[in-house]
Amino acid sequence: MWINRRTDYATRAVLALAVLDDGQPHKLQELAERTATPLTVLEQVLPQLRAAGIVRSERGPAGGYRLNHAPADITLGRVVRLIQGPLAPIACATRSDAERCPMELGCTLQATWSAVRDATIAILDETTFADLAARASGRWTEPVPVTVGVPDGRPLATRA
Amino acid sequence: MWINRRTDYATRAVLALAVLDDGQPHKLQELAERTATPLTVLEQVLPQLRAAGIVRSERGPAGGYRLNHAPADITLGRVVRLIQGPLAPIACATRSDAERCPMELGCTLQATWSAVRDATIAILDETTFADLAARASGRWTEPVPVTVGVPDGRPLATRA
DNA sequence: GAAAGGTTGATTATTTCTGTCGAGAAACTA
DNA sequence: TAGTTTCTCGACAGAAATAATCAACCTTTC
Repeated sequence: MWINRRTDYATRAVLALAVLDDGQPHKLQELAERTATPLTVLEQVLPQLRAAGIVRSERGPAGGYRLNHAPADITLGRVVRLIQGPLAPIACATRSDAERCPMELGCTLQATWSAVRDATIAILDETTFADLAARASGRWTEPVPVTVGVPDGRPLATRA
Repeated sequence: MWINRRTDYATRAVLALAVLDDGQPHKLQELAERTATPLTVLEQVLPQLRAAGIVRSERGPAGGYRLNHAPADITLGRVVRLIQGPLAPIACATRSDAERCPMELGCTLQATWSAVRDATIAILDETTFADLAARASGRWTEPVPVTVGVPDGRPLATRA
């Protein structure tokens, strides 16, 4: 239970933008509704995604947000790391800046925490929003199998 | 960074008991020193481990704690779950009581969160304190290599 | 009965999480 | 130009989780 709410919202918002990946910008209001997120939270999160170059924004009427790259070029790991921070389960197992374990004579738990970290990273960094959007556009209502296949497709058709 | 301090302390304490697995009870004081944990915190955590049947205690002089099972029968996952709760990264991906995703038409992110959960569980539930103690008793002073597998060679993570 | 050591529950300070608000800046429209 | 729409930015407040400590109590041994 370590993915926080903001990260959840952020990933949903990007997913929504990936599913709606037409050339059009989409308003915060619309994203808030589609992702069941408080508007005021998206007002904080989207600028963060923008600063990281994941989305692009336009102001004024007919403004809104759109993805700044092809969905296939945006990994889930990137978004999670952005909002949440390092993916290691514990400070002594981050890839950089690993904190030294203060336990007597060093701690062998670290290897296991690192294995968890690596497994997590492997999944999150190989899952792109193209994958996610492809699964979503089929039947949003059905539970989705865990396969990570990338259909030839590119931007998905707009589904109002 | 989701393993909290108490879980860290608890796993270290159990590891210490596994390494010192003679027939003798070990005092909180000793465990606190070996694991670099505040004594007052162990005073809270060890009773919790005891209530779960992981360790056993004896009172009075010459009292202390010892493991209640063979180290090979205690998995890391069990201890982590006990102190930390479910291993799923997000509420909508717990194995039981999964929370319904409020996103429009359901959410395909859930499959990925579940994959992370499964990979985590696979590692944590297959790592026993016998494995950890074996690594520890070899060379405590050296940093431990980050292998994605357990000493006895069983395959671990779901992803290659 | 005294000392050592585990047991229990209350308590406090700190940090993180989550969501809200208000004032402002850019872009379009009339 | 005036006004509307939409994104932008920073401050803030309540709630919850963390982390650590303390005091008082029970058990066992000597």
